[in-house]
Amino acid sequence: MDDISLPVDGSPGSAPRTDSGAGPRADTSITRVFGILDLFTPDTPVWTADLLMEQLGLARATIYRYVRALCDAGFLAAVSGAGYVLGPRFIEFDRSIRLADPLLQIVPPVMAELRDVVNGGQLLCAFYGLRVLSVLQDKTDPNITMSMERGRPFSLFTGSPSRVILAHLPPYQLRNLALNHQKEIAAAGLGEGWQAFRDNMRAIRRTGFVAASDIDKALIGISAPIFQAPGAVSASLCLVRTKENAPPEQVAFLGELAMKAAQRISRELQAFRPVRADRTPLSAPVSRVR
Amino acid sequence: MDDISLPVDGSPGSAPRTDSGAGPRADTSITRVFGILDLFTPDTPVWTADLLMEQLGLARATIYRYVRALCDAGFLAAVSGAGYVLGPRFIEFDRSIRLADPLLQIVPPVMAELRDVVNGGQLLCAFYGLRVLSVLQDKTDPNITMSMERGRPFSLFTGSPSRVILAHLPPYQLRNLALNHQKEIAAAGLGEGWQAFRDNMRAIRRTGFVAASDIDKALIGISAPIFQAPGAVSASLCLVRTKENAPPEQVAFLGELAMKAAQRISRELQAFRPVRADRTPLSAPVSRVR
DNA sequence: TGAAATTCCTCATATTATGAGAAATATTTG
DNA sequence: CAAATATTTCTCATAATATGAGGAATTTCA
Repeated sequence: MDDISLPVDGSPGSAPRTDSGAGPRADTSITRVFGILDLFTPDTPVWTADLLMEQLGLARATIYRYVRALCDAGFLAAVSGAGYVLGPRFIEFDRSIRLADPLLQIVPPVMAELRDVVNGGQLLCAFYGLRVLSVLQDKTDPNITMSMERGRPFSLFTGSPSRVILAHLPPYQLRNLALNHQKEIAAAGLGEGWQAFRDNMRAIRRTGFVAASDIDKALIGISAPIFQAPGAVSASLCLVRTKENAPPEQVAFLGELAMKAAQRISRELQAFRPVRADRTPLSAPVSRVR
Repeated sequence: MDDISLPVDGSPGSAPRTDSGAGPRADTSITRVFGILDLFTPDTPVWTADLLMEQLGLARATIYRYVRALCDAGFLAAVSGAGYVLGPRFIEFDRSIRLADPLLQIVPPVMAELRDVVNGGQLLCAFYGLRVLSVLQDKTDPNITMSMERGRPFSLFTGSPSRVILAHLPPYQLRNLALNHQKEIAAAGLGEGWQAFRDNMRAIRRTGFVAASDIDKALIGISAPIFQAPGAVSASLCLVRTKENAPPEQVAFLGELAMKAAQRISRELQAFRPVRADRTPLSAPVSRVR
């Protein structure tokens, strides 16, 4: 449960796949257009039409058609002379998501209350299908959680925030994951095969929280699940301390603390807006694993 | 110069058009896929396949093909039962943009220094083609700049941050704008026709800053231009105060303050990474107006 | 575990995306 | 401000592939 895994920072790579047995996706024009965006990374934030032609092996006219569509939609922006960069739409959509997310209204005051007791850092992570994302961080110790700011992605199988979410997924989703991601699950030390995996997850549910050091080995994260509806995990609260500052009894204490706070957040979340009768979740709904 | 304009918050609407004389864009499959994303607003954050079919008038299979492509790319995420929400990719891309933006490393300490003197709020706005976006805010007075957080869009013609950028665009870009956006320019009180517009912009450049109250009438914003390269505006720094707290001589003082700070930021920005010899801007480049 | 919903697949047809080169703009320089 | 250069868009014939309908396979929830 305390294995060694690389901190997955899968920004540039290709899109997350459903991987539900089938092979790679078809190569449609939409796929190709999205593929262009994948090229724009912090390391190579500017691309010219010529570079894109070369990189993607497409005709000039095609590249310009794609780039134009992306610019019109605000996903790219043209820059002086030649070249394109990621456009304003991403910044706007992130704001739109923040505005619609009740967790970002509920959690900050809770984090503020816990701040002194935790004496480290706090993280709010949201569940998005096959990955988990940091969506809010509260820093006390400036040495801690440097790279955990909003948008930092985590594998669904690595790190305490992910694992505690994983453990509380519905049984059939767990089964699908066990089938389709056997290797990753084994590599993360979560069990070889469905039986072991299921038992490990059950053990986590019994405990109610997860403590792990598998992202940053100098730190320990203690995470509890947040439920958008009874039985439906959608996020987790993670308390962070330096490992040397967290002896076993402190870990147990922080676990209780995280669980209490997460339960409170869950209650407020479920009361935030009355769930509509017709089963359509209104906000911050639970992502499915495909 | 102190006219009445609505605070433009154009998030949900359609994509920004180049509008360079031509009519509306072609209706390609890529356009339609992007159109789906436009439906996901803070007011209607969850859409089911059936609702999308009804709204867009497309066949079931087509909707599912589109939705799948968007989910695979992380732009949508499936939620419990049925329904889709905006996906994690927007949050990740915003982070990616933040990581690559030297302004976000340079400006915070400058804002911290100014904080006490300004005694109000501060805004860093970035230029993206036809629009300007808040990308960083520093709040002192909690009553001020409530809705100016990162991602808040502004029209290129409204508000002091936009106008001071506008005024410093290259001459041919100003001319294009005067041709293609005559009505908006007139409506914003920036002049009827090219001559008047050009003169107004020249006057702003002479002054070096813009003071205006056209976004929130209770506030006054005082903005100075930030240059990514000599002669190439890419952003603006805006100092905000309540109007009653800003008599004329204070406005002049804040104008000087904003200009000095913006010049300092520009210097640091241009020194941040040596501009490459081949004219390809490396980071935070200047958007073109199309 | 079984019933009800959601999602995906198959296939024939019609639509439209593609590439090459020329024309039109935009941008920089004198 | 005008000429020179680089960038972007357009046109059109052809090949490719997106679309819709219904049935099959999943997923979801009781």
